[in-house]
Amino acid sequence: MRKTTIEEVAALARVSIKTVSRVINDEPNVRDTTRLKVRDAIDRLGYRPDQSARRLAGARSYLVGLLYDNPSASYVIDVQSGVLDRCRAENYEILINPCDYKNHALCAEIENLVRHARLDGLILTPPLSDHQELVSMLRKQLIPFVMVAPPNQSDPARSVFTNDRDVCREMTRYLASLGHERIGYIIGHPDHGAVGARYRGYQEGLSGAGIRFRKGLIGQGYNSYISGEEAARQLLKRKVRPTAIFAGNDEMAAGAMKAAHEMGLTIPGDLSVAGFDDVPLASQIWPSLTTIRQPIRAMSEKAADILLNQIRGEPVNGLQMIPSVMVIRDSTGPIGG
Amino acid sequence: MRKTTIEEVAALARVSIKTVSRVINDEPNVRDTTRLKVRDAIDRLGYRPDQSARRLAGARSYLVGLLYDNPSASYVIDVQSGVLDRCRAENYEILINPCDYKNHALCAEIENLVRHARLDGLILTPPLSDHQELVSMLRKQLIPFVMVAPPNQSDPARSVFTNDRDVCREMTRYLASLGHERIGYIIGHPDHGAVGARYRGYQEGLSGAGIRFRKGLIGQGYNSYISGEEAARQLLKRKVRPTAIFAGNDEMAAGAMKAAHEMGLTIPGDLSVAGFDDVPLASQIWPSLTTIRQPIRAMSEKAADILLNQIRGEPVNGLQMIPSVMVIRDSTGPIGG
DNA sequence: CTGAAAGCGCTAACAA
DNA sequence: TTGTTAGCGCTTTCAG
Repeated sequence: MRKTTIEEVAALARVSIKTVSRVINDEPNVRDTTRLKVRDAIDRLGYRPDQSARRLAGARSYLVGLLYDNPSASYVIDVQSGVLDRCRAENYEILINPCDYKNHALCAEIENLVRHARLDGLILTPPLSDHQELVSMLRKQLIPFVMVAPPNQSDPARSVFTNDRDVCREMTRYLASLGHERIGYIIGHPDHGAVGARYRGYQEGLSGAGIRFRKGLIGQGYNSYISGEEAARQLLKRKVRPTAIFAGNDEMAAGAMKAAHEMGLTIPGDLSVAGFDDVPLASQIWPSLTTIRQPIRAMSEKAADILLNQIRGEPVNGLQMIPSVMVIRDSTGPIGG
Repeated sequence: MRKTTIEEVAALARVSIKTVSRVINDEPNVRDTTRLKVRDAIDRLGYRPDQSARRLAGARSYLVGLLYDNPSASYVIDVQSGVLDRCRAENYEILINPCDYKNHALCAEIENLVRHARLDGLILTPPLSDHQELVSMLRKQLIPFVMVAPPNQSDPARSVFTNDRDVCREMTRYLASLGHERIGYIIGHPDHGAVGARYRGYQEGLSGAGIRFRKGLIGQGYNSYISGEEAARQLLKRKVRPTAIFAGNDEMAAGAMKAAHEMGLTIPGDLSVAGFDDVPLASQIWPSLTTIRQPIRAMSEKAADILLNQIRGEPVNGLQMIPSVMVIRDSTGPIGG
């Protein structure tokens, strides 16, 4: 059973192939009745245009690149499935492209990739959304792109955000409402843009609750389990140790829990712990982790939508913000257990 | 800067485009000196053939489909990056295709996908490697494919295995060597082919250690955290409870740890727990999980190699087995703590 | 509003 | 061993 071609559709609809092409591409200048006739023929034949042929002939490639360099598998999978969904629905394919954001030749490689694979656009996920050199190269080259969770709101038309700061403020106030006054915080990897916003949210949450910010309750992590463990161990060794620790992501929170366990502290009796992201780990650890659910899937779907609009030259929606929400589980509780 | 085409290469090398084509495709009947001349021109121009054009013109599409329906993000990412690596190296692209293995129309969809996207071949990961209907369809349609970790060795030329059974036997004997005699086992999802082999390995390990198999120490799980928790709770409620639990994967092992914690049992003091896979969770949980590291990445690279060979009609290597290895961590210890 | 003709960059079949 | 020619299935001119 051979694939049906545009010619067969044209023959069935009794029009030229060019008219079929117009219908496929939603071009103007086709009478409605003709359009319907062609659509009907397309349906009856189960016709779908050959991607390679349109790529070869046309200016567009119907190909979008997805760039990532994120150690969290669940993050990547969530982004990927969101983007896949939206792109497939619009007959675009995606080219998965793992990167090394520290690679000095990254920009050149991406430029090359775009030219060579004739990509119509690019989706950047953290920490690539934070890669200034890359971003300005894309801007200069007029390559369409969208950033998931970029570090600032300087380019809202090409960004999808979540409310990192607000929700971190909320989490901090929640911990305060449980009676905690010494609430530690573990900062994530400085190369990740959301890190700053989350940290600021924590600080605002403290002051909102009338708690004085103490430098000594802040640890520097790098988004990894081990970095969270080490940072937490430092914090917990202090004479007056924190009674709660809020970590910038779930892996670090899990590391903090390990440190607490090893120091003989019970959770949440002696120490409350909260994270950010709600990765699967958060609910598979014991006690289960209070955290913040980041709507990665929805954010990446929105990112794909924005990109496709941009590619088609359609008006791009304004600032896109999809809120994260708190998920209270068992790792947090009132002070003193 | 336009892309260089085969014509420019031909001009520079002073041969016809057909000769360039021959060199690109490693076809025979090109004199060595000519081949070198062409290669040189290709290098100097930085030429790379346009995929769309070769797809359109040729019989092959240089496109391979990756099929998965696995809830474990880290599994999927590992497979994907292995396959990507090998395929990119050979100038093949991959088409990521999440599936629903319970979908009754799956076979038709895949058949359609292969025809429509003109896929050269398919890589099946569990539980799709276990999908008999799908597998026989592919065989009938003569569609090249490879299975990662299929349920049996009936088609070794199209399979990549690991030593599930052997290593589970080893793990069981290890637990026995710590003094455990009541070693429980939580079986994974029956739709996953490796499940049987792992269970058999456990049984053999018992008998190898001179321990009688007891039906009462076996729980049925479904690969999920929650199913492991529930199965473990049943086992631990027995009058004579197991002193060790070996679960068919890490998620279930984590669930078992939760059940133990909630029943006030310490790990490994009161209960040793072991898993399988060595997903990130295994080292991010407390106490860290003794488990078996499955070489997913290597297996999928091998799978890609086999598939590409098959597509090119090159001889396909025999049975491919890449061993999993035990990773002893803190969740197992001598009986009685 | 519609169509005819000319490619896109490559491979396949055949000729030389 | 090499080259010539004709497409692959579509989009892009440009004419009607």
